[in-house]
Amino acid sequence: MLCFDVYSLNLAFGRAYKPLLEPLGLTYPQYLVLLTLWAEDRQSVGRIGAALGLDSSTLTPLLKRLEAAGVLRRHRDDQDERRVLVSLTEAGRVLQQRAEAVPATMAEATGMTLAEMRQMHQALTRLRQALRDGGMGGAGGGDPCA
Amino acid sequence: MLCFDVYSLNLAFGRAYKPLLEPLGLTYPQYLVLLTLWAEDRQSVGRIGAALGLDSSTLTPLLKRLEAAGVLRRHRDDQDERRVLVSLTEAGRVLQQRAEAVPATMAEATGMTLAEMRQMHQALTRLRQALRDGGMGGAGGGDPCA
DNA sequence: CCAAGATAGATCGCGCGCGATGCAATCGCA
DNA sequence: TGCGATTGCATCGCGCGCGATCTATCTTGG
Repeated sequence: MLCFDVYSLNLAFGRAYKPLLEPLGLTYPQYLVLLTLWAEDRQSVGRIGAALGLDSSTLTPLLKRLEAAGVLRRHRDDQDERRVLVSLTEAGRVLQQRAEAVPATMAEATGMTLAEMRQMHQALTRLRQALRDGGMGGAGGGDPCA
Repeated sequence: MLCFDVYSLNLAFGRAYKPLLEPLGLTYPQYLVLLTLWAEDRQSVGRIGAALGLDSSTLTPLLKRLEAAGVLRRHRDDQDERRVLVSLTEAGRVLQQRAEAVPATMAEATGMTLAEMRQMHQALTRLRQALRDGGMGGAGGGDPCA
């Protein structure tokens, strides 16, 4: 039932984030996009999509909403007019300050130790790799999912 | 970054399931609903929602689509006319046969042993409980999520 | 230099996920 | 018994997530 565990846990994370992000006027995917921009400003749409595993068909409307909210700016790359670069505005950087407490608050909500979180992070990452690499990886047991 | 791990892994699961479920004409949430009905037929909308953590506003349209596809039937409960009971049709049970190989195929794709899957199942379930119970549970470490 | 192919985004349609709201049936309590 | 409160489901609007398709730009081979 791993698939359902992940499905349900993802919904639970979304609900846990909502009270923290709603005051900031952000949805959870929008917050993830901003996290990547706070880590590195002025990225192309494709680069953000590669970081989050999302398509331009998902990101373009999301980025337009964030632009309309005033937290970022979209502009064509002069070097390659196909690309669209995304840059934070001053409001976007202010938002970073206001969101500073979010990660620690969520960490608390998990009720896990740092060591547990690290271990789970590795396990989840390995599993994602296995699924992404077309399946059939390792030992493979019985019947985990239904 | 646990939040992102789960988010991204959930998307990865959805993509891994797609080639298995598309031939059956099912989406991943529809498959989850059918799993609960295959386990116990003739459940109310609310009961299915409780099992999956979903609201009637999500389930009602989904169930109507499955009904239109002919795999289940929705009808008022005679005992309590507020309730809507959901029952499998013969086509729904045939679909169960056709989906028989799905769990094992997904198990293989994870590349994990049965023991690993069991352990991760427990860890994910505990984490979901912690989030659902309003946070602040255990030791709580540093900064796992951004 | 120019046409064919590749690449980056944008657009569209559909199916969730969910908060807010509405409505009918049932329950509870005087 | 009657009437307000609760329950169970449906509806609506919005924001993803993604396959399919389109357009504009860049790249490459002749």
